[in-house]
Amino acid sequence: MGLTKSEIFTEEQNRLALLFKILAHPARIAILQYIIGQKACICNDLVEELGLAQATISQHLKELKSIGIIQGTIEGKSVCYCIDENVWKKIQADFNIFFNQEVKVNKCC
Amino acid sequence: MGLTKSEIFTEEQNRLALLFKILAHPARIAILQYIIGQKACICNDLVEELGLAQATISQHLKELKSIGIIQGTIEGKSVCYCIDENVWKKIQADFNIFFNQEVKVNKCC
DNA sequence: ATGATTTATCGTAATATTACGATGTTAAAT
DNA sequence: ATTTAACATCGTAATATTACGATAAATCAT
Repeated sequence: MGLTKSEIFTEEQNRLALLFKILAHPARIAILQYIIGQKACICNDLVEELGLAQATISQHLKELKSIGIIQGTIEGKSVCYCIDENVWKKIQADFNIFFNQEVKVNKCC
Repeated sequence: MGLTKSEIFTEEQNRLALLFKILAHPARIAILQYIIGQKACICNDLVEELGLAQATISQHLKELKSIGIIQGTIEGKSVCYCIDENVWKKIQADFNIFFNQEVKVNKCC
């Protein structure tokens, strides 16, 4: 028990759920908003900005990178993170495809 | 440790993360798609359709209800579930507001 | 070379999630 | 009044997530 039964769902359902899961944490939302707001690729500032430990921020960045929504570029001794515009748009498009499935017919309620 | 530090984030960030979290499970995606696909408010069928235990489905339905995206109406001895059109649209709008923040300027990457 | 800075990774404690059997609860059917 | 059907809830085992200190790795400054 306790293990999500991915094998009984479609690839699409698993993929969409995974995208939602990566975004399902306020720190990761905050990280994305901060990167966007700075119009630049900040990195260590996030630790000071958010008040979470460096290890924690690094872990969140790793998860965001795992779906490609951000990219990290090494610049000297620091790493510059930025949004991957294409992935960002693709995720938005996928969410909208899901939400546009909606039909206006309800047999009850 | 292990507890999300909600107090250090904005209400908006916490709310958005919560919405993503509720949708971050393939069973809940599948439930929503099934309800939409049937253009009706099914209930116990989900147990047979998805192959998860009745208690498990009931728990997922409870979570979906918690953000109002579905509604349950008692009809005799069964409960008919359907999408709440307004909440559905509101969530889609909130996601799009988030995704439309994107700026095209990247100082690195 | 040494020390400082920045980030990643490891290990782990605290907490949350997922799944399900067992057990209630309610309403229709007999 | 029983029985049956459909759900919800409780309790709990298995697993996942979150957070952080400690430590490693890489690079810059001295």
